[in-house]
Parts: sequence; structure tokens; C-alpha cells
Amino acid sequence: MDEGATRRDRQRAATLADIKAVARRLLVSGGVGAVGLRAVARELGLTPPALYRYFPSHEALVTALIADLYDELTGALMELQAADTDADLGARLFLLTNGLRDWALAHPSEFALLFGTAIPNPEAEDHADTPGHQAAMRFGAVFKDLVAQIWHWKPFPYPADEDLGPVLLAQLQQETEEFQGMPAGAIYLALSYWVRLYGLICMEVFGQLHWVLPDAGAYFEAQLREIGEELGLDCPLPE
Amino acid sequence: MDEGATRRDRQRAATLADIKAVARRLLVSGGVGAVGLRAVARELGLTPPALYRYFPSHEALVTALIADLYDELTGALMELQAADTDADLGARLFLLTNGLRDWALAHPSEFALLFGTAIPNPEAEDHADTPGHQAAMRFGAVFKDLVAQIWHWKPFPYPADEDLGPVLLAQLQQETEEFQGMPAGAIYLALSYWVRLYGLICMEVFGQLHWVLPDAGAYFEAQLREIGEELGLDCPLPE
DNA sequence: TGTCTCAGTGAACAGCGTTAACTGTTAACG
DNA sequence: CGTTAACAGTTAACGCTGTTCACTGAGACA
Repeated sequence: MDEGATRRDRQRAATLADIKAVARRLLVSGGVGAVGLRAVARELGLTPPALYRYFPSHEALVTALIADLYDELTGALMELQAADTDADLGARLFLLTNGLRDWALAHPSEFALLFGTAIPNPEAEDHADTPGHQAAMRFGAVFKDLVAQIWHWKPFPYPADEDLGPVLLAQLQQETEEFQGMPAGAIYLALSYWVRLYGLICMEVFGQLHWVLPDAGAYFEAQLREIGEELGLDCPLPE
Repeated sequence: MDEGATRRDRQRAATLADIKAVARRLLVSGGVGAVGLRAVARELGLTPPALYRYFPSHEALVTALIADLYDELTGALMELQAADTDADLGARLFLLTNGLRDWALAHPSEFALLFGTAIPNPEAEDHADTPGHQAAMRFGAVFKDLVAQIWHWKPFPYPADEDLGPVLLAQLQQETEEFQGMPAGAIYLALSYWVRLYGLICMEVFGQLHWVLPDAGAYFEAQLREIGEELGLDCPLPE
């Protein structure tokens, strides 16, 4: 087993996994601020400079952690929708959105790292092919694919091109390929639903909602039902 | 002038204002991470321990900055809606929401500090009367009052109690006083509109939107128009 | 005038990310 | 097989951070 990999390669991979595991544990227990080179090294019984054989900087470690977390989240969602096969697409939408919320609530620190404050630097355009970005795209594709599947399965009513305005229309039409041929109005709706889900989950996880809604679960369910109705789905109530 | 205040009190107030001004400048130019005790002291020509006469800790400084920023944002919005008097309430809603978005885009670092990742500690219940929290409540009251005014001016259609489900209904009814007597269904709608605006602005400021919408302005306007229609407002298109 | 309060200083501590020079083990090549 | 090069890891150090303590000097008040 592990042919082609020398002994040292294997131990290197193991140490690398250990580092990321410890970083993950620190993230969970103390937030992003707790993930430090020295802290990781301390728990591994290593000296801080040793970690520079695995990551060129502290930021690189965190970035790798982000990429891993994106993949973990994506994997959890794919596993979820693979679990109950032959579910109709409406049920699958509920499954995935609820799954995302559950993951976010169960892993607030990780969610914060992935979806929280990340001010973009104006120059940008350079980090388009970083592994973290690619992992984020893979995550986004899960929902993008689902909504496209729903669309091709049972097209839902959508605003006409004239109602969108020329500027918005042009931008949305540029995404029609990414959304497997959906018209601009349908993409507009999909985007608005995603924004609602994102805002909802963010506010709940970050505690900006529970001063008005102590338990946001019921509210989330109601919003999901509303979205399902607008999409013309059967709204299968779990519970 | 400044009677009752001794010379020392006045200079203390001035220094305190200087500290916060420098902290603000550092925040703008370099994000939250750039706001450090030593950095502030350095730019003020002071030694780091001197700042401990004004703030008990670094965190206290940042907290005070947050409170100030909330008040500044609230003030900017109130000023905005005081500027064009006798505007009808529909126009005022557009004015305020656009004002919030403009402020967020013009001050991304400040917006991130106020509305970005702030994981709540589980025990909680203790920071309910911190100045930052109170300032946040004052900010929230701006929109809460506006939506209540709109409601009492021209009640909009809202979901019936039976459609909300018992759990959600109970939580919403507990807020009926905060919302000046609005029924649960109307509060539900107001909340959902707020979540949409919050999610939209967050995603735009944090750059999670411009990989699909390079210019989210048109999208924001469309969403606003949609909300206005659902509220039965005249949708006065600015521009 | 004398005392007391308090803004501010200098020195120091612990912790952080990071670099440089060095040591020993392991893989690779003639 | 023996030599050499690559590499994981260490020690020591630099500059940075928030924070504490003992101390100084000047304004406030009796």
C-alpha cells in the first residue's frame, strides 16, 4: 500500500494531517483567533518554526483550513442528498437548505471562517484560482445545480426580461450558461432565494436574530416553505 | 464655556476624542486588525500604557469604536430622512435602505466591524446593556419605527396567524409591542425584508456577490422595488 | 501652601509570526 | 555500497503585540 510514496512522504502527510486536525480543533474551541502557529506547534509537541516546512505562513495554514472546511461542508451536503435517493427535487431543496443551516449551527466557528467578514481587496482578480476559491465554487455548484435541476424539471414562474431593467438583465444573461440555460428572470429568483437563505443563516449563527426570535428554527422553516411555494414545489414538511 | 469642567477634564475629553479619531482612521485604512493600542499610541505621540488611562483594554477601545460607529450610522440615516421632509413614507423607505447600502459601500471596514462575524458566546444574557448594544438598538429602531409608520399609514397585506404556525406566531406576538401594535404576520414580513436587505448588503460589501453580479446596484434596486410592491408602496424610482 | 489626584513615562513580561543557522536522519545517485 | 543532497526539526533571535508596575510631574482643591 502507498506504493510510490517513501516512508518520509507518508510521515510528512501524516504530520500535515495532524497539523490541520489540531488547527481545526483550535478553531472550534476558540475561534479563528485561537488558530496560531505557536499554539498548533505546542499541541503537536513541535517547535513553531517546524510548521514552516508545511505552510509558508500562518495565513497559508488558515487558507488551507478554509479550503478543507468548504470541501467538508460540500461533502456533508452531497452525502445528505445521496442518503435518501429518489427523493423528489422539492424535498431535496429542503434537505439541502436545512442541512446547510444545521451545519452552520453545529459549527459556528467554521461557518464564520467561511462566510463571515472577508473584505475583498480592490485589486483582486488574482486570487481566482486559489484552492480556497475553487472549493468555494464547488460548494456553490451544489445549490446552483439543484436549482437548475428544479428548473428543468418543473419550470417555475419568473419575472419577464422587461421587468428586470437592461443593466440587471445583461448581467444575469451572462450567467445563463453557469445556470444550465435558465432564463435571466429565473436566475434572478434563484439569486434572491440564496441571498435570503444566506442572510437568514448568518444572522442566526451570528446572534443578530435571537433578540427578536429566540428560536429561529420556526422562522427558517416558514421562509423555506414560502420559497418552496414560489417555486411551485410540493412543500413536503419534514417533522 | 464648558463651565463645571476643569481644564484637565477638557483636555482629557480632547485626548479621548483624539484616540477614537486615530482608531477610526486606522480602522478605515487597515481594517480591524490595524486598530492596535501601540499603533494608536504611536500616531498620537504617546506611549502605549498611557491609553490605559482612557480604556481598560484593547477590546474596550474597539467596543467604544463600535458604539460610536453605530451612532454615526444612525445619525447619517436620520439626517438623510430629515433632509427631504414631507417625503411620503414609501420614498423614505427607499431613501433609508439606499442610504444604508451607500454607507456600507463607502465604509466597508466600519460595516464589517458592525455587522460582520460576531459569534455570540453561549452564556450571553450579560451584555444586554453594554453601550454598543444600546447603540445597535437605536440603529434598529430607525427601521423598526419606519416600518411601523408605514404599517399605520397604509396597512399592507400580511400572512394570517394560522399560516405562521403556533411556535413562530408566539414568538412574533411577543414583539408586537416593539413594533407599535403590528400583527404577527406584518412583523414576519418586516423581518423577512430586513433579512433580505441585510444579506444583500453583506454579500455585496464582503464581495460574495460580484463574481456573479459585477455591479450589484441594479440588483439591489430591483429587490427594493419588489419589496416596495409587496408593501403596496408607490415605488418612486430614484434616478 | 500642602496634599492629593491623575495623565503620562520607562522598563519589563508573555505571547505572537517569522527568519537564520545549524543538526541529524532519510532518500537518491554514481 | 558509500557518498551526497534533501529535508524534518531544533535553538536563538528579531520585531511586533497587549498588558502591568513603579515612578514622575503637573493640575485641582482644601
